[in-house]
Amino acid sequence: MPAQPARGDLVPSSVLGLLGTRGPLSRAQIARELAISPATVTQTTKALLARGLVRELDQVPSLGGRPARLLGLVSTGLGAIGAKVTADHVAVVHVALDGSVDRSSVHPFDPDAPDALDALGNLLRAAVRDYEGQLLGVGVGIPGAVDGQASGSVEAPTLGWSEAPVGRSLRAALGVPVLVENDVNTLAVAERVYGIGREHGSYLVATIGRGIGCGIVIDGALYRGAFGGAGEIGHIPMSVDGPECACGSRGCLEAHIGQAALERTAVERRVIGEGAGVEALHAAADAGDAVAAEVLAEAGAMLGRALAGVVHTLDPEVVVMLGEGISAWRHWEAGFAPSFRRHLMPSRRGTSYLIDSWDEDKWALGAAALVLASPFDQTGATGDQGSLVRERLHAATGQA
Amino acid sequence: MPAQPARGDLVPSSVLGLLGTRGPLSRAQIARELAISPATVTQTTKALLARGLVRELDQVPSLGGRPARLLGLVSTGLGAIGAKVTADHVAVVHVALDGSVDRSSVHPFDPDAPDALDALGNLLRAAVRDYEGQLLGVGVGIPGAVDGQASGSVEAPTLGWSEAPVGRSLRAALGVPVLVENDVNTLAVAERVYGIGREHGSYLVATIGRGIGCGIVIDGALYRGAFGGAGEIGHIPMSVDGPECACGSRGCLEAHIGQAALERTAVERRVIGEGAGVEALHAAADAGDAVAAEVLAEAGAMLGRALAGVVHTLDPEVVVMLGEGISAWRHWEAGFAPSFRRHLMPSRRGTSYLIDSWDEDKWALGAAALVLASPFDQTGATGDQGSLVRERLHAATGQA
DNA sequence: GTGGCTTTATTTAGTCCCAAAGTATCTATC
DNA sequence: GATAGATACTTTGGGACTAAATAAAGCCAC
Repeated sequence: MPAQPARGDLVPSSVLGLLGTRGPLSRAQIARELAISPATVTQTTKALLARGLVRELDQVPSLGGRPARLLGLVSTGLGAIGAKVTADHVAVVHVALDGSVDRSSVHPFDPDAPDALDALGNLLRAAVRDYEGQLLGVGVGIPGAVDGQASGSVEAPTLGWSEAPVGRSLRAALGVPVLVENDVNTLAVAERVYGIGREHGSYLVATIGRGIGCGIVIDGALYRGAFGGAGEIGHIPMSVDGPECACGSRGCLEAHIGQAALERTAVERRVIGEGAGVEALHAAADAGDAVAAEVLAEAGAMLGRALAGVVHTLDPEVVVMLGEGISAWRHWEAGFAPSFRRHLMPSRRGTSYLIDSWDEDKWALGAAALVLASPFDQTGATGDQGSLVRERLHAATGQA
Repeated sequence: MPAQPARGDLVPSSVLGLLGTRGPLSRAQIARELAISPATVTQTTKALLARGLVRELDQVPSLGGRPARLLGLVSTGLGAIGAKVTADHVAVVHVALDGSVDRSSVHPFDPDAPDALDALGNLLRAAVRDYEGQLLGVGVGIPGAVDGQASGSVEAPTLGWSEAPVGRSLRAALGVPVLVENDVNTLAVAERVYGIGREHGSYLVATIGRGIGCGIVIDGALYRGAFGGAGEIGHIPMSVDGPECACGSRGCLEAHIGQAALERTAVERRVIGEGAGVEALHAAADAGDAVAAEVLAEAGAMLGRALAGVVHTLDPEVVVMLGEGISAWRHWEAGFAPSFRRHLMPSRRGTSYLIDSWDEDKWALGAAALVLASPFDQTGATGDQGSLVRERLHAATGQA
């Protein structure tokens, strides 16, 4: 009769998950990393060794004491599938435990179609079939609010979805655990497992792209808000009578510096032609167009002002910048850096921000990280689907 | 060898704390309230009954089953002392477990004096002496950032304090557990124990007063931020080149609608005379002065805009308004209500706000609530001082 | 080299809390 | 007034995790 039966046996899963995502570690390292006692690690790893899920590797040169013995996962090939849904396509990747992408694809997608959820299911079924028995689960990133990662019901105006039962539908279609989450939050979770989260417990992940978003991680746990809608910084009001926003409000940050707003401004200032995209704006700025650079710097300045407010509210250790718009960060930064600093109280000016690398797979990779991070979920946010992932981790390891 | 030794025996303390703050409850209610199993409640209460800390009261009319037997705390007279430090005085209250204030006093105080901490200690020592053996601890609310409730080192520009060892100093002077926290956060903790926290797990407490502040409670736990500075919404930038703020930045919310800013605006618009306080402004508005009402309504509108941003960022269940400025809320609300709604995304417009009652003791009462809430602290945020409070709760109960 | 010192891992004894199953005592209904 | 159903509480038997003590195995200094 386990103490936390609903959450499954958490420690063994965390150990497996940790070894999978970080590579071989000593028992002492595991204990420190998971904040559990060395005794528990010994107990747990003993069982895992006996079951053949883990094996003892070489010793490690000692640091003035008994040398550590590294433990490594036995199996190879385990992984998860991540999918990012947008208004016109779905990006799908398969990611190994260590975070490496070993296959990625993009599929056209029409979220407005009446059978959109079925189409999404079919599309993913093909990917799932290829990894039979080696798959921990499927993570899905959605541009919208997800009521609970576990239930996976989605409110996504961008896609025209309201109370869409994404989680339930995909679970039925795929027969594997499915975790659904807001797309920006998936990036925050990915940072938790593979990025800044290894060094910091509390951080923000701000994204620049079609919209402006923010993922909030507090003490290692994703903060979702009461209704799964936390981090909607794109709709922080930045002006009293600003431009109309797609959300129905006015003067939202996103209405000022979202992709559409940037394009509109650039057209007005004759930097790019009518109908040209934000890429043209980036190109012009890169080519030395002063007005183009100015448009981006102004956007950066406003972002800095908005993020200063968020930092005052949340007091994070660090802010990570991400998103497809990050490729033009050089130009944003000219406005961002002074503005961010200037609008922070002096005592908060030490708050650092850093720019993570970006590529097109990152959204889908983040979605996969949802699954790969679920062994560490101590808060129960991943619910029964998280438990299923942990079961699969136990079952699948060691079969190779 | 307890499982959570650093936190002391948590369940017995929570039970005692719950019975103290809520009055008699049945075992089943306790189990539901603390989210622990009925079996554990039986075990725990058995021990507490045996030790004479708790006694069985009358039965309660059944609701279609075996009637519940109420359990009540044996002792009476237990309580905590709360102190609120400001730039010119210290308010001190003694609060019984059930939240009732049974003595309150105000003392002049000069935070700039070189021996300010000693003076504070002396001042509190007198209060502590009167409650020998009946005191769980002392809570102190400070207008500034506290690095850790446990350590109690304070950064408070308003008081001219930097890295002031408030916690350490008072502990030495008083010989009882001392918990130090940002003043707004103490109000949030008080709401947790005696107010909105009984119905909601995640909420914001926004304060209108000398400054503008915000306490954040997430899933029943106070969110302090990485460096204890979360909730500084008074310094959210509301304009690019706004008025200078005391914090050194410009255009902060507080520089627009803090008490000093309101007074300045009111003088400029000739509502009140030079040197008159915000009370005069309130009086004028109450008396029907349209310009005075307008000043307050404009402030309300800006507050609404700022809080809309915070709600987008945090997605709370509800927002509670508090603070000495709340007496004029009628006038603020004229601007606040439409602005708050207007600047929220449609999906967030259901977020409700409510106005709590206010009196002068509330700040100090909040500080006392720090102590009275520490039995429930599951996160370890109250540290060793919290453990000491729990020990005292065990020791002091049942002696009467 | 030999005794400290450090770090790692294991063993032991014990605490905390829980699930499941059983008991108690009431209301509702026929 | 039995029987069913609901709600409250207890008992029992573990499982998970821990602290403390112990063992193991290296480094360092003299």
